[in-house]
Amino acid sequence: MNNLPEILIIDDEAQIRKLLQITLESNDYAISLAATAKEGIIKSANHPPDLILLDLGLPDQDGHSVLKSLREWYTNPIIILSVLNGEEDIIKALDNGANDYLIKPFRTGELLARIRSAIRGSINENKTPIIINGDLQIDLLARVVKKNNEIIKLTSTEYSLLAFFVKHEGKVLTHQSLLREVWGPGYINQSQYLRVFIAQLRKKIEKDATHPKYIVTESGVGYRFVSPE
Amino acid sequence: MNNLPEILIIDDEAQIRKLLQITLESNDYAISLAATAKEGIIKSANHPPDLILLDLGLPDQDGHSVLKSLREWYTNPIIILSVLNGEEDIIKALDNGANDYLIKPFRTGELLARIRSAIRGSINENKTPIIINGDLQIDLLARVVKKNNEIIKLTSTEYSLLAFFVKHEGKVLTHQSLLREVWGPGYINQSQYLRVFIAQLRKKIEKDATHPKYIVTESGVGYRFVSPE
DNA sequence: TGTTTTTTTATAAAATATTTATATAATGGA
DNA sequence: TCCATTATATAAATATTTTATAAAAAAACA
Repeated sequence: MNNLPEILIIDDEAQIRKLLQITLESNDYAISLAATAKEGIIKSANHPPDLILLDLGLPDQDGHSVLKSLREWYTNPIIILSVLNGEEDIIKALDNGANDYLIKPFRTGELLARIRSAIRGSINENKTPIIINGDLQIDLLARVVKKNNEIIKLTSTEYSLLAFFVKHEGKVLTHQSLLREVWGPGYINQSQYLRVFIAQLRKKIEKDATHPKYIVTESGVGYRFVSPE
Repeated sequence: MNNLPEILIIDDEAQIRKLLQITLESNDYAISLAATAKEGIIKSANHPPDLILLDLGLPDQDGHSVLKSLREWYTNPIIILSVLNGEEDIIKALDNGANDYLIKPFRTGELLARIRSAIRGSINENKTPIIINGDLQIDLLARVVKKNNEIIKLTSTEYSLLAFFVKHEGKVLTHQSLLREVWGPGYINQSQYLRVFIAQLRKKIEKDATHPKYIVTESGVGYRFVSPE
């Protein structure tokens, strides 16, 4: 039984993979490797690592979209390694849920320090990506929501909103944080979007949308998602 | 009454301070400023911000030691801004508890994105400071108050008031300081607001509002929140 | 193209804050 | 102690803010 922190490296360049593997293993990390986006997503789903090193320039899929789909359920740190040094890419990656962004070629010592920093901050809460909540069932990995075992159809925005609620069950989420997370940092003043989508979500998931049990309004502040019992 | 994330900028260059202040304020952050290490430590202790931007090259004290002493008690993110681009400094800062390290001159958009990323992570961290006080239970992180394990519904102002009381349990809080903290500096003469809201709070949290155990009146001065035992 | 989804607009309803009125309690001096 | 004064408590009326919802317009999608 070893309990070394596990790091998944998703990078298509064999040389880089090898270099990272050797460096990280000699610094007491357990390593798994993936050469494509598809492989990376499968491996991270089968056995969620403590941290992911993700190259943005993968052959089979756009790096940003890989990041996004990982972040729908994966909560541990993700550090981007990329040759792209444009501000646009950095901002986009960070806003899509990356914890850090290093430009290739990187300095090994700095990478190690940034890994230590990222892991230090994350509490390894090995949460199962399927959440059951009364008659609601949310599979973050499969991206499927069921009510009384029937699949309910949610639009992409509705799903993001619900997923964010579910990940923070019990906490009051401010309008700002909801808007920032679901729509992006430029939308924190569009409270009306939120009202419209909360109403739509309630219509779909609540028994009685006029007396909501799941999504509770905290007037003047935001909303709270609760497990009713 | 604003709940914008607060950022403390510790930097000795007036130009940089001004630039950061303007940039951050226009991106919906509340800013406080410090020009020296000493001032920065005092300000962060008096009123802990949600994030600290720390320049390593301060005139009165070595940046790394400032970082270390902040980290003895300060748990929110710290981002280093520094002209030093040597790997040694970066590693040292990250290992001393910095969450990120940007080299000056930095790109504004990237800084903003890194700030968002750092704050996002710290909100997720469940270090749940639940305060239990007799039959009252106040979860400052989730923003939820329970009485005998039942959630009690507080309005935004009632909650701010109670949270302020709880954070200063045992101390007499003057009318002025309560009004300033909860309503804002322009309201310090509206003592009647306070009376109305104290009465409402007591109705919600006290067993017998006519003989309050939690919120005690200090006639002519203010109120005091006590732990009954 | 037609269909779905998001954004915008409008408005009713609900929740909350502020103001007013008045009762009650505390304080301090004769 | 009593009384006058000042401070506090609380209900209730009014004003303001916030929220819910439908529906139209625009945009995205396939």
